[in-house]
Amino acid sequence: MELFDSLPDTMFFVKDRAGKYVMVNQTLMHRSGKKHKKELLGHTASVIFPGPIGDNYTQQDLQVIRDGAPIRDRLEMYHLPHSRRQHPTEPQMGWCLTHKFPLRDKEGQVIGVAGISRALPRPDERSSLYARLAVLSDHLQKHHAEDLRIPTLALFTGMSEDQLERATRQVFGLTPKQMLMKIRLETASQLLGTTHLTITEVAHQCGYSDHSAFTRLFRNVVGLTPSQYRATLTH
DNA sequence: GATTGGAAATGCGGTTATAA
DNA sequence: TTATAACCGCATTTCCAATC
Repeated sequence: MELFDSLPDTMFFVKDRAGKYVMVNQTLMHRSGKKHKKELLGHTASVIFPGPIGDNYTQQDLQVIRDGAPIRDRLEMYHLPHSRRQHPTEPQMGWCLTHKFPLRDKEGQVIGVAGISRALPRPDERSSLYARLAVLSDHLQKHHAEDLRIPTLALFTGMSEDQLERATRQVFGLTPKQMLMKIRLETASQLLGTTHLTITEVAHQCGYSDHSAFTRLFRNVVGLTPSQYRATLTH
């Protein structure tokens, strides 16, 4: 556990069949706003993170336990209320990649779930690919509202689709599609917090022609519906 | 106006095999 | 080791309807 405690950007946990914490690392303890690990043990994420976000975490845990199938590389946005920030300069929102794996006994029965949630790494600026992909990132920022396709983006960078995917994973830790989704949802969260646009209008400005699809995606990634998210910013 | 859900289509990602 | 191609399963998107 000392090993996991030494990872400042990675939350680690083990939960039992009921989705209750049995092991956590320091980073998770801090992110939950608790001072001692034992304050988390024996509780589900719904209890530790009250509200829809915690419910979403618990639903994920129970899904892994029920289906026995891991969750890999799930891009998620997290939102830190003022009370949970360790330092006033700590950003209010951030991104992480979450992995959850079922734990099994000798008979193969699922007895719990283990997971890590890693803060998205800073782009690798030392990579020789960084300059080309920085242009792509800029392009995505400017044109995220358009109907962008991976083959088009590959042509834009002068790479094959496979080269592009390997390159974005190497430099940004994300697939091209995840990069686009991240930029779109960052724009959406900004619009929800700074404008009075309707959800439909926000969806359109972020490149989603169907507001219902936008709402579902937003809830999957952020853990809140757009209107719930807007409410957290105004309270 | 916002959210949820279903059905169908399709684009994308993961995996594997092969070649350079 | 890296690049490419092919295949398959799944997630995403679109369209539509219902409900609040």
